[in-house]
Amino acid sequence: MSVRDRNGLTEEEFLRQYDAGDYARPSVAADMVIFTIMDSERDNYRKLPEKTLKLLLIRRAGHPYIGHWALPGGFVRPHETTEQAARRELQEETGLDSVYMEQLQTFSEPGRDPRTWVMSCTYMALIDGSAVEVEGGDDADQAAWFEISYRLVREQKEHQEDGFTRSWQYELVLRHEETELKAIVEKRTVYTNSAAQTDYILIENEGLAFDHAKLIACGIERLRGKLDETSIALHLMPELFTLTQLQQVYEVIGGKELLKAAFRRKVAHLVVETDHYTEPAGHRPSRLYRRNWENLS
Amino acid sequence: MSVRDRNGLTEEEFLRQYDAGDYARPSVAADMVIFTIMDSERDNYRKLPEKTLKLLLIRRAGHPYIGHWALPGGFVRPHETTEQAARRELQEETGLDSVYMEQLQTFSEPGRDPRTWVMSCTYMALIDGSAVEVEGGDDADQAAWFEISYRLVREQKEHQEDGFTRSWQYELVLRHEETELKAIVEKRTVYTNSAAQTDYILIENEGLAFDHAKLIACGIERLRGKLDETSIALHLMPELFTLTQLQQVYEVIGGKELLKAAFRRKVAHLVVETDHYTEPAGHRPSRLYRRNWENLS
DNA sequence: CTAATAGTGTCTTTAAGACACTATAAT
DNA sequence: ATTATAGTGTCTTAAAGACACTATTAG
Repeated sequence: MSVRDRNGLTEEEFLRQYDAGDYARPSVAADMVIFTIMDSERDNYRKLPEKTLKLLLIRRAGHPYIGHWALPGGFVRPHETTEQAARRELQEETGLDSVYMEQLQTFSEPGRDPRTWVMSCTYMALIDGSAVEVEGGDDADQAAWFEISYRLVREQKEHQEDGFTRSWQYELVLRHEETELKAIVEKRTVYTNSAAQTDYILIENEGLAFDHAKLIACGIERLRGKLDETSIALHLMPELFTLTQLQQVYEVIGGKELLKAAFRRKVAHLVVETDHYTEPAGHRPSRLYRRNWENLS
Repeated sequence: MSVRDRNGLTEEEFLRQYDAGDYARPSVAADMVIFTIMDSERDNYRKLPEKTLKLLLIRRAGHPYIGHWALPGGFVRPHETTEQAARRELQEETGLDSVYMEQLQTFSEPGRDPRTWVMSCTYMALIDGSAVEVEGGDDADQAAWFEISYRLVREQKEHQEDGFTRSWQYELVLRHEETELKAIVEKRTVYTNSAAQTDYILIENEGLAFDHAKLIACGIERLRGKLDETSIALHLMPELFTLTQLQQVYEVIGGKELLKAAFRRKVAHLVVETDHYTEPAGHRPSRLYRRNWENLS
């Protein structure tokens, strides 16, 4: 193309003389909200283990937020996408490569990192519980799977002259052995005229680094939001699973109990039955299923 | 906090000596996919005008992609969020301030901008057709509303040894007066084991700058995806509207005709009736409604 | 009257909720 | 028999689809 601009330059000439300039640029990090499902210990040999939703966190060994727990993540390097940076981080932290991953949101609040201007392009990853390796090996940054509790603790509506504000406060509690991290995250939507704008605000924060409680809340809400409409939960399942296990996963994410018969009708098209069964254990063995790739969304 | 790191520094000391360093950093732009609904010309005085979905584009006056059409956008400045940058851009381009806006995705393909390393944090904005001002005033960058056509033209499934790939090719056509822009965007999901990864790929591109066809496709899909599950379409409506107009908006976004009775049942809780009616025009006048803020999502 | 849009009534179809029932295993 | 889980049958309820019908205006 040889179109010339108002300075008489062709595109090629323009690019050759182009100076990236002295404009300040942010660092961009790719942070990962990594979920998995694990079994709780069972007290009774014939009872099924309960499922819990877990999140991978890394204990920070250096400033800032030394000793606090943070999402795995790292800076995006030149010549790679945020996606690649996220996958690199995932690989380093979990040893896993082929997992389900999707972009959540980019967080850009100027003061969110005390060091410098850092934006976080956040990804959610889902890994199947059976594939999860143990706690992170290198002593520098200790990794651990935290049990998640996330529940609505306050709902509010405030009237302004030109509209109103709705807010929902959620309590996020993360537990691992003796450690308990706690945060209150508010999701606030301001309605004015035809406009609406939703923000996450950090109300309280104990033990989590940066604004990571917000990113985690964002991940949980995305996971919950997609639970019923898509087949996203299937990515948390191992190769072979029972329908009861799948139902437990839906229940622990959605936060409510489901009816067995209705659940089975609903997921029927997402799974294919196999001829395998669970080992008998004091009750009728259960048929094992696998994902039905044809119908995943 | 006076915890010291392995170099014996407190957080305060660490931050004082912290050097942002020589790591390369990307520029981050906030680009806007701005939709509105407009009426087409009506040929018959008693027929209702049809609705069309439109997108705001700016004609580039300088390199690169001189003469091509691009999404409104600009670089994010220090001490502002990407959101604020997007709103600033929206205000400059449309004069509007309070509109519905939500973050779409961040695009970070290294070569997407030939000048330098630029990521695009993309936002979608919805503005009500009656609020839309004319074509952009300043001669430097000409702005125009393009009529959108977006349709599936090919669906494919490819089998690999360790899984398979599903792809959907969409044809995006944007029209404004004599100008017609055309692109083929492929949405590709690769399934391997329990993993799935979705990407947008630009197959063909005529007249659109950068990778903006991908960002536009992303916006259209978000809008379509939220159409049925949320009340997002209400943000495209003026203060007062008829249920037929609302139905037309749903139809033009969703790309399929709806049944009147069922539609009215479905949106009943999203609107409140008023005592106003449309001006009679050769047929029964229609009751006007407004948004029901109580039930918006 | 016709053409056009507005608005409602109701029967059918489909999906979800509720809940009872049968089946299988180990002790 | 008891405990515990697996799996199905079926009635009820709610929502969506289909389509016909009535209502209102201008010419």
